[in-house]
Amino acid sequence: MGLSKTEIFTDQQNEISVFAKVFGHPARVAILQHLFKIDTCVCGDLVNEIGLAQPTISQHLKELKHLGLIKGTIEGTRVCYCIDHNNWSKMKQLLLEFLNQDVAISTECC
Amino acid sequence: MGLSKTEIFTDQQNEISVFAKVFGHPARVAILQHLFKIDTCVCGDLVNEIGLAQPTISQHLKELKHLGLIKGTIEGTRVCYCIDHNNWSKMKQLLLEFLNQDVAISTECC
DNA sequence: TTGCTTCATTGCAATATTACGATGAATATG
DNA sequence: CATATTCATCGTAATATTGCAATGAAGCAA
Repeated sequence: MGLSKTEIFTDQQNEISVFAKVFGHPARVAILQHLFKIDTCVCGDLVNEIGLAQPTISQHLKELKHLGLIKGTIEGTRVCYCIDHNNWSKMKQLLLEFLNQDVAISTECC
Repeated sequence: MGLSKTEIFTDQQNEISVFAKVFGHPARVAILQHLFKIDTCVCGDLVNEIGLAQPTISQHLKELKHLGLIKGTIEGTRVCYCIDHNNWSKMKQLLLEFLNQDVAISTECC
């Protein structure tokens, strides 16, 4: 039905999947990488940087902002976006725990 | 149009998003966590463990297998699944690089 | 005020994802 | 052989995602 049955999973599992899903599109990966690379706010030139139409970029930014990974500040007619370092760290902690599950593994079977 | 424009992004960005997307569903997160927790092959009881119908589980397993994160071995009428540690490590390296972008950041702006 | 720039929102079309019943393939058991 | 078990695949319905043209809102400049 196109609808995930989130109620049968743990909060942690749902949280991991929500963050992972936002990284599940190359445009959002590219936006975040650009924000980190510039190492400061990005004011306006994201549409030229990524090769998608302005409404599309705006929509991706909205999703990133909704999860708290970036924050936008209005500056005249422009909006400046940058990474929310605090929330990025929290998300990173959650995903690192998931990705590092394999360190506890002892046996090999297959 | 529901179709990602992968051609305008780098191979690395597309790869990151492909792996992230597979973690973008709590059922697949739960399956992987269970495989790690059991620390050996899982033969058959995944449908009982996760609360979804058998065809649905089968479909999620197929996606995980397609990306190489798990491997399945036929054992009689059962199929035993386990983590592909080698590919998991490669995937982890790719995502860690992405998640750890923030360590290089010096300035704060917003 | 008029026009320009920048970004958000709306509306829509195309495609993808999720979930499951029904069915099929393969093996084991009696 | 007949039956049961286990898992994959097919088909389908419901919902989500992606992308963009059109439009709206807000500030700036002349």
